[in-house]
Amino acid sequence: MFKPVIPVRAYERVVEQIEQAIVEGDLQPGARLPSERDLMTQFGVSRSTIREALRVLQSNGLVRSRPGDPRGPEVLGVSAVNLHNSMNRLARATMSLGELLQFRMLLEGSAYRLAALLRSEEELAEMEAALAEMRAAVDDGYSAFSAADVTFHDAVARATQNKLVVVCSDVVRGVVLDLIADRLAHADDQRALMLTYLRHHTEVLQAIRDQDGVRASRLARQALHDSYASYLPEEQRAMLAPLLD
Amino acid sequence: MFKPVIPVRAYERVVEQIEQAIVEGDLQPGARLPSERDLMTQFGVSRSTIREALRVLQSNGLVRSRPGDPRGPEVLGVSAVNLHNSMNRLARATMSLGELLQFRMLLEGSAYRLAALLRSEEELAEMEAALAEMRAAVDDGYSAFSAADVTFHDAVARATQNKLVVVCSDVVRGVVLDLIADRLAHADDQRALMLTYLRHHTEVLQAIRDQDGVRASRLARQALHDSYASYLPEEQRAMLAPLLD
DNA sequence: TGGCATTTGTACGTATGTATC
DNA sequence: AGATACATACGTACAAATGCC
Repeated sequence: MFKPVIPVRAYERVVEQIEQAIVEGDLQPGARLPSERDLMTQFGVSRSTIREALRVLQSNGLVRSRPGDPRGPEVLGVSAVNLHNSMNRLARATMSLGELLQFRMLLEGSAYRLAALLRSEEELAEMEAALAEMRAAVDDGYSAFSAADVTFHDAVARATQNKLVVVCSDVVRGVVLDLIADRLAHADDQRALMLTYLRHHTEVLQAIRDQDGVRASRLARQALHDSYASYLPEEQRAMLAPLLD
Repeated sequence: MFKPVIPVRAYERVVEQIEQAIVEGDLQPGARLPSERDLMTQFGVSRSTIREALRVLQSNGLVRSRPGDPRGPEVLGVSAVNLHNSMNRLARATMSLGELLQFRMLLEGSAYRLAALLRSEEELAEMEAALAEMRAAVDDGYSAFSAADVTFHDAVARATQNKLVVVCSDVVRGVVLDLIADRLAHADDQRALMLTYLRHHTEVLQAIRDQDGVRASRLARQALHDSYASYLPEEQRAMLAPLLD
């Protein structure tokens, strides 16, 4: 019959109103909010309340305020930074390596399929460049190699033209690499590892070049499985098998 | 040689430290933070600074503080609510229906494959129950039908045992349904629509029953495409085709 | 049960460094 | 270069709410 009453703080209502104005498009990116002093008169609350609201909006990437700027806080618009942060946090704090790898295989499997068929020539060139960089970095050690690897995967994700694919791929790849970073650092033969990765990437890029989505997807999933399954505890390996052909 | 200096606010360093303690597990859910006054002495900053930090943490779902609680702010731990919120915001504010459908086909295509092979008998029973509910709700109107539909999809997502699959599916499905809600409400023959959905769900559930992941995946993607592609502007339909067999 | 101590929510004032015109 | 307006940060104060005895 009756619903529990949740007290709504003053700063929350300030956040609500400003956030809505930004999401609805009434406040375009680049626009300026009134100064904190103006906001306190407009909302009829104290400066602290306004500041708490602005901090929340800022942590969500919606606005940015700099000291001394007479034009007031800047509207940044809706960005992916907060999504990135919260997904990162959830992944690191609550997900097993198996769960993450499963999601990465699921995501990249389809992303590579899409990328193979939707890519432009410019995007293909970016991937080629990243692969060349990887090849060149084999002798420069693993960290340089890994940076080029990230560039490659990012180019593929961006070729899908799908914002959620880009963000999810980026986050999940980052967390997975972090979780096994120490084991990679102590690998017996880093060079052999890099050469294996290089072969995988070369094959999948050929499939993307050929616009063969099904092959690109299969290669991507298989490569992920082959590269990382050995780092998994025995009982988590079964989660990955259903995603292989 | 030198990198640009980004000013780090006092409250950000407070957020960093507390957030890290929560994500690393040093602060378990249910634990209590020191009172604001204690925090200001421990961090050596003013109370406003502490409060701004707490607001940010609270908006990220990591802590909750209630007025008058002598035990101090409560640690909630890392949950998916913030991920849910930020993904929702990004999807609604910046993504086209085509982009969302593309992601949904990508995600559910693999999710159904996983669910078919990893589901337990209990999870299968949940899906059966949800489908029965849908069947019964055909005569109760679209909103009741849709609620049962959500239950079905959620049961499938949870059967994957993958937190990111659950959250992403939930968000994307919600936004897609919202975007076409008005067009569904004015559909000429809602009953025929519901019967079509019902047939799709019956087929895909049979595939899950048979543990035929490939078939479940293909049926799920095809059903999404058949159900929603007509709501897309012409130029966005090409984005979906690469995800069909 | 009621009262007390403590905590949070909010408001206001002030000093300081900074960006813009 | 100076004036102005701004955000940052600190401190104090008081009301409302909570938990505990």
